[in-house]
Amino acid sequence: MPRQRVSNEDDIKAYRLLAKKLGLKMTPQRLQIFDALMSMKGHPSAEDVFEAVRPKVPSMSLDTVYRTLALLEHHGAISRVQHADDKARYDSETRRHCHLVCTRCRAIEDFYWPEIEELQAPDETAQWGKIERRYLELRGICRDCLAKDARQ
Amino acid sequence: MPRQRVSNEDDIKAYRLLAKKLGLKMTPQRLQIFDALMSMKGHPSAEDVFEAVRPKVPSMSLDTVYRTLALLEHHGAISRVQHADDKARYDSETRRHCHLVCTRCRAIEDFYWPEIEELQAPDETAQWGKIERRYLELRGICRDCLAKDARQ
DNA sequence: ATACATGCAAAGTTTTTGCAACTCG
DNA sequence: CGAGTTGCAAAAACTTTGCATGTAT
Repeated sequence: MPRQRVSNEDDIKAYRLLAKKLGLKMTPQRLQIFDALMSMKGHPSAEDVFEAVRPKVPSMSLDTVYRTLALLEHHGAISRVQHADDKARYDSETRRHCHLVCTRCRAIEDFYWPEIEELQAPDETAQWGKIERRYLELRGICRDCLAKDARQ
Repeated sequence: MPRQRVSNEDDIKAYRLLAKKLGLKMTPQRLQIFDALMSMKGHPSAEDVFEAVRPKVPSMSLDTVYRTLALLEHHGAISRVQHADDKARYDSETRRHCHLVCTRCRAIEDFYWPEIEELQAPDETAQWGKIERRYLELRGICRDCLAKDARQ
């Protein structure tokens, strides 16, 4: 996954906009972290982002990645996904969506299932407190892992 | 939460049965851990279980709790829940259910929503691999935390 | 200029592991 | 008796933090 990428000009522009809107400073580190997040489709971990960005900003340190991810998450620009005992992973998709999670290789894939948002929740849940969002995961074994099994 | 409890005879019997079925040994440590899990309603962490059991088995060590929880989870007798960067929590409810999760105090409550299992998933998900189960969470702020906010 | 960001190293948290002694069946 | 379990201590894995220095606005 840590293959060399070319910065996407659109990502840079998008970060410029975001930074202005939220009052964040523009540093080469943040720029590259943001760009990496947007172009890595597979819900990268902090380490993944670090490896992807390192060639671009050799001085980059892992804790800057952690701090930047926390900052972006805090501002709602990305979200954090945690599955079982795995490390935290980050998701740059801000639209409502669900996840397909492979319990074998831990791959996470997005999909959209609007009916989930529409379905009326059981009455008892209204008494619980203030519900802010729904989160749904389908767990199983992904195509690739199934293929690996078959080969053996 | 680590209040003194009396062992529940039914839990002891239930563990005896489970142990026989799965071929697990019966030790005072496991007995008490199992009993604590069954009687603590609020999805306890390893540490919570440890604190609950310590008065009963003073020699108990935290790693035995971790090993026993892993063992029970491996045999499907309990399940592990992880939320955000919180420590792992354990759930002794084996029927299909969903969770209400308070993002403030991290409380986890069970509820039942059978329609979730019946709803047909988008076609694309069938191509992904072999889906084994659905997991749904409603996230928000629980009654208690809302009340605390109002008081301040 | 100055408030904020960075890199480094060190600490923190939760969970896992190796090992010798012990215990259940 | 013998396989499996326990307690201890140490290690591992991931993430956070303090601090001096550097940088964006």
